Amino acid sequence: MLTPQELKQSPLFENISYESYLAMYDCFHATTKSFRVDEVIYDLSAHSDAVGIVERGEAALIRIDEDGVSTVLEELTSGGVFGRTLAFSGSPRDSMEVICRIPCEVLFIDYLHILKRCERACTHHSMLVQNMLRLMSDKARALSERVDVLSRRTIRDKLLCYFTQQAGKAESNTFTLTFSLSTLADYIATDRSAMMREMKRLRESGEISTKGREITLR
Amino acid sequence: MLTPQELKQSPLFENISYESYLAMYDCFHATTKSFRVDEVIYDLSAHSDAVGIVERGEAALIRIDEDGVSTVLEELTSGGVFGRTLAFSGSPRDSMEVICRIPCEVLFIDYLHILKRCERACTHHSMLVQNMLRLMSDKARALSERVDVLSRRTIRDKLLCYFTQQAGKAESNTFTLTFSLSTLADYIATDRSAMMREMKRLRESGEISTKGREITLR
DNA sequence: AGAAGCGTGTGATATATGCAACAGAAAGGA
DNA sequence: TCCTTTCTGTTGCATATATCACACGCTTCT
Repeated sequence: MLTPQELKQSPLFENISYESYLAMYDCFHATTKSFRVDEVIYDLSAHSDAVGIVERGEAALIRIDEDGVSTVLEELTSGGVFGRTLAFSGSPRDSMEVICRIPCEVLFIDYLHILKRCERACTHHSMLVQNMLRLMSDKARALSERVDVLSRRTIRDKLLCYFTQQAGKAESNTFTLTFSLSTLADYIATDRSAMMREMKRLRESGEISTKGREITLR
Repeated sequence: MLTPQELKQSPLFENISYESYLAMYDCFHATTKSFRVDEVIYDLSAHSDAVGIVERGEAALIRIDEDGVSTVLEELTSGGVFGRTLAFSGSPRDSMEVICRIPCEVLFIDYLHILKRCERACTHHSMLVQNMLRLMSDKARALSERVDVLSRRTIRDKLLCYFTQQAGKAESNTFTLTFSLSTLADYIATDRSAMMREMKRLRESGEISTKGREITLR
């Protein structure tokens, strides 16, 4: 449960009064939970139709296949949305989990209730749907970004694509990675050492320069 | 402009009366256009903030990089949503376009108008936002699916992942590809001949059997 | 201080993948 | 019908990538 102050920071309940929030909290069977680093926030293989929204902190959607290879499928920051009904597992043999990266506050709601027409038509329901739409649009954009990177055919192109995206966000040719290089290799779905070699080549050919996790595009 | 009959088929205007539809058509600066096969429906590099929704037919979002390599970023069927604000280009050098695959009817609207609070608060605006949310959820799920496939490390795993997804949708171990093998290679972002070789190996090891575009998982 | 764990960096080698080229099958147009 | 185009299937070869192995710095814990 959020305090009136915290409510103002909430991506989902933006522009909604505290009274309405309390009413809707019931209406949507909402619950809020806190998580510590490395805790499992959500297990996609469990039979839950709830949808989670990251209110504070950071999390990541991870897939672990039968060989134990883990892959980052999504990075979730404030406003990040996840849930079984929003994902899709290729193979039922691999497990998918949302893991806490930075201590989290997560809101769980009954998403189907939002998608269905609300009989009671609570005044602020539509505002919430609108907020949810914004979050889903952001999610779709983030996923498009990811597809853009992953659909490049070589490690070199993947890296350049990712770096260009980050430079665009930072509005500068210099930016700092938010995660480790090992995780980056995971993100672009390649072998870490192969990626390191490719980064060395990019450095040697003068296309980038690096200082730890700080990268400059030329 | 849709006829009352067509309106009932519309993914975006579901559950909205014809009168409201006419009013909202104005309100959102909507336009409808028809396209023939291979026509360019939308150029992502153009400075338009309009968002398109496929009402009928099929289209595909294509990226063409500086070397002329084209990649399918998204398959768009009825209810498919696209737009510059929903995509993200890694490199400003490559062009992105939505191309007509099967003769299309496409609705263009002012998306920002939907995301912003509506001052006039037309009665049916909220219904439309809700429909839009459903479309965006579907888009997010389709993109997640794609990321799931693309994040696999080998062609073999990509194929198996994709086939498993399709088998899941068909609710059968046997299913038929909706597009050509060449396009499939494009979809999983690998070389066509390398993919063919891998399919041969999968056949030889008995993991799949194929008859043209009909595939059976074992 | 030492040990353990993680992230970073590099290299040797086997393998997977991309590329170019070709040819028959199938589909569509004149 | 023939002709053209696209899709399918296959191969040899160059290259990119994965795998394994090791070394170093850094942090954390005892």
